[in-house]
Amino acid sequence: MKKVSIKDIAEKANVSIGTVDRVIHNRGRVSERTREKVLAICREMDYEPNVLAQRLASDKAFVFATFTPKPKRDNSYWKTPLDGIRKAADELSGYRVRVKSYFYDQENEESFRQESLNILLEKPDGVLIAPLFHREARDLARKLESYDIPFVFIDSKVEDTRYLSYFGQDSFRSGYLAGRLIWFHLKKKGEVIIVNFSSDLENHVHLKNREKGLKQFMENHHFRGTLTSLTIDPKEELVLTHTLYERLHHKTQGLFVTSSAHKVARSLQKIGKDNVLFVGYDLTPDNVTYLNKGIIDVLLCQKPMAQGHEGIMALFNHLVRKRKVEKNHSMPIEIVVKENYQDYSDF
Amino acid sequence: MKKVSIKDIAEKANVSIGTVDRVIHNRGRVSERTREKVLAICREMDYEPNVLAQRLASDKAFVFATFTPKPKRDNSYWKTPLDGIRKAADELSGYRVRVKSYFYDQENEESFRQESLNILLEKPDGVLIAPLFHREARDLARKLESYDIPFVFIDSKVEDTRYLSYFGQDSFRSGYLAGRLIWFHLKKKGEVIIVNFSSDLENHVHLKNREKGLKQFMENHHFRGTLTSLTIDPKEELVLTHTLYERLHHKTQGLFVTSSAHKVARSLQKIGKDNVLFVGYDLTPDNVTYLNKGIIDVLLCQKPMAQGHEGIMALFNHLVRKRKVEKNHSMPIEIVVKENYQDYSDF
DNA sequence: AAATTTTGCGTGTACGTACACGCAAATAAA
DNA sequence: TTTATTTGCGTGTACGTACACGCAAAATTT
Repeated sequence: MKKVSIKDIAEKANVSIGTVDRVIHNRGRVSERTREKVLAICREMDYEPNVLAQRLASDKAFVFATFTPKPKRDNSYWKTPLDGIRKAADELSGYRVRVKSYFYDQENEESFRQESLNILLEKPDGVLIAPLFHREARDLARKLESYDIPFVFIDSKVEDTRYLSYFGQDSFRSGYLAGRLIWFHLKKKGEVIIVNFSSDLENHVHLKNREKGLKQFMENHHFRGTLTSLTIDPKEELVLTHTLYERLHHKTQGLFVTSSAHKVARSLQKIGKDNVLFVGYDLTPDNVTYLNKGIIDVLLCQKPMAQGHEGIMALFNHLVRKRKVEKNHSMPIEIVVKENYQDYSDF
Repeated sequence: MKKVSIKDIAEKANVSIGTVDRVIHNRGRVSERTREKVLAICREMDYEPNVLAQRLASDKAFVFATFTPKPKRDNSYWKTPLDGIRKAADELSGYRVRVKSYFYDQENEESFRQESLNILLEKPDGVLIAPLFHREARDLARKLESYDIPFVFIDSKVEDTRYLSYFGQDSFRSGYLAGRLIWFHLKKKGEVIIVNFSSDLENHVHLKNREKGLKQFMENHHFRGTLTSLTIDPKEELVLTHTLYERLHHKTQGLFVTSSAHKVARSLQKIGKDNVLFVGYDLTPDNVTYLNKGIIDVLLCQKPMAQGHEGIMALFNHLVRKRKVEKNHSMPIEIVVKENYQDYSDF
């Protein structure tokens, strides 16, 4: 049951381990005849390199860069992927893998460009990117492609780039799922209100798709009530309260908020909530506060921590273990209610 | 940023690496003076052994045994933890860790005893146990304790044993959570039916606790309708259909089935389901069938795959990496509906 | 005091791989 | 043909650790 080593291969092929090594690494200086023979024996004996010995022998240390929004106090969503990244970094520290984190301001595209340069300067072996600014991210991707540095996306992906792997959400599907949850609560008719908290909905593809998902569900299930969609500027919270006050009435049974649920929850608290199923997104502390208060009923999220963790692991598997990695991973959509949010708060 | 090795320690302490090695492994043959000095320097330089080199140098291969019910066609729940176990085994294969799986028949306590002997014969370095039979599992645990072989429990734990770690469910909490979901659908009054599918409820602690959890929720939320609890022998499916037919009426809005949801679903399909929120447990293929048909609305599960995976990892972290492992882990309760079950089917 | 044991330490080899070096034979250039 | 270059291969050392062995000095026994 022992694993075969290059030594075993060498013996069987009647060559030295050096030769085997050269064959495996394609470093030339081997006759075609020997090459074939060694490769055949490798396959036959089902040789798999010992990653431990590889990493030990190689003096090369791998450096992975991560590029995500800087987590702020008022928006700590981005802390979670970072936790996953750190966990992976810890697991891999024994393999001489170092993870270096770079940040940008998610409201400042210039900061993305600036910091991109620093990443390129570092010449890392692989990069993990949360590409909130798709245009700028595409530029970075192009550079990385030209340097032959593999990169993975988390959260969302920039099409038309040669990314190694993607771990993120499926916005449409999560909206569709939200439909199911609201459906649990809906009487035959009733009303559902969608709130998009955004100044520029067209640019926030995620939000748009979440809404589309919900609408699709309602259509597929022949919803006979009314479906109202509001789009509100994030800066105008007063407007929000006012609008909600106007629109909300006793027939309203579902509230679907595609982002910043806590802000809507705050307004809703003032108005008073009754018999409305409130579905929002992401386990931020702010949101959790209102989940606990019973204003928000459900939060959906797609394993932000795992996105960070798996993203780093994908780089590791590709670069160090030389394994194939799947390209697209839509993360499981998690349904979080007051009674199980603790499960996700630290894991 | 390079890591310190015993060589660095040796140099700084003016001794040979052999001496450092002896100090670290407490193999004696070192003067107290030198010992202290070396230890001080280890702490000072923050020495951490290189696990790769350790595993490479040591000829010892670790063997972990797993002991779970044999997955059958009609109950493949136990395939999932096995998948997690296999995944962990793959990840650790580079570390010379071998995982050997033993099985018992979950309806035959004798098979548990029998196979226990085989495990003890193997003298593994660590054991992972899914202790469906608590009494027999306790016997095994006692033996392992006397041999100083660490063991972890998954799914449920046997109190009063010195287990290394536990990864499992919190039945009460999941029942409580089920209450929340049913609550989404409930009109002020209405009726909720609990079905326990068991011949011996007292012995199935999980099921009992799930029911308790639901009842607690309803009590805490001042439920004013009726709460009916049925306990049905698994063998008597005809009785089941009949009983359901009798009990179910238009006021029934919630159905909570603590195990084998698919059997209840089958009966319910005959009767016809209308306006009832059906909550069951576990993502078995049978259950998923009825989830897709819309008979079952929600399935709860607690990451059975992760339980296997993390269980093995706990053994690894304890025995190989010599890290501290947390003792009790209640796994996140996952809420699975038709729209996200695929996320969990292969992951 | 001599012989024996114990203590305290260094040395050497192994694990499986990477990679630099070196050397003979084959080939090419003079 | 002689010399230079390339090809094809083996050898040796390093990575960081574990562990067996060996040897001098100290401690103990005779």
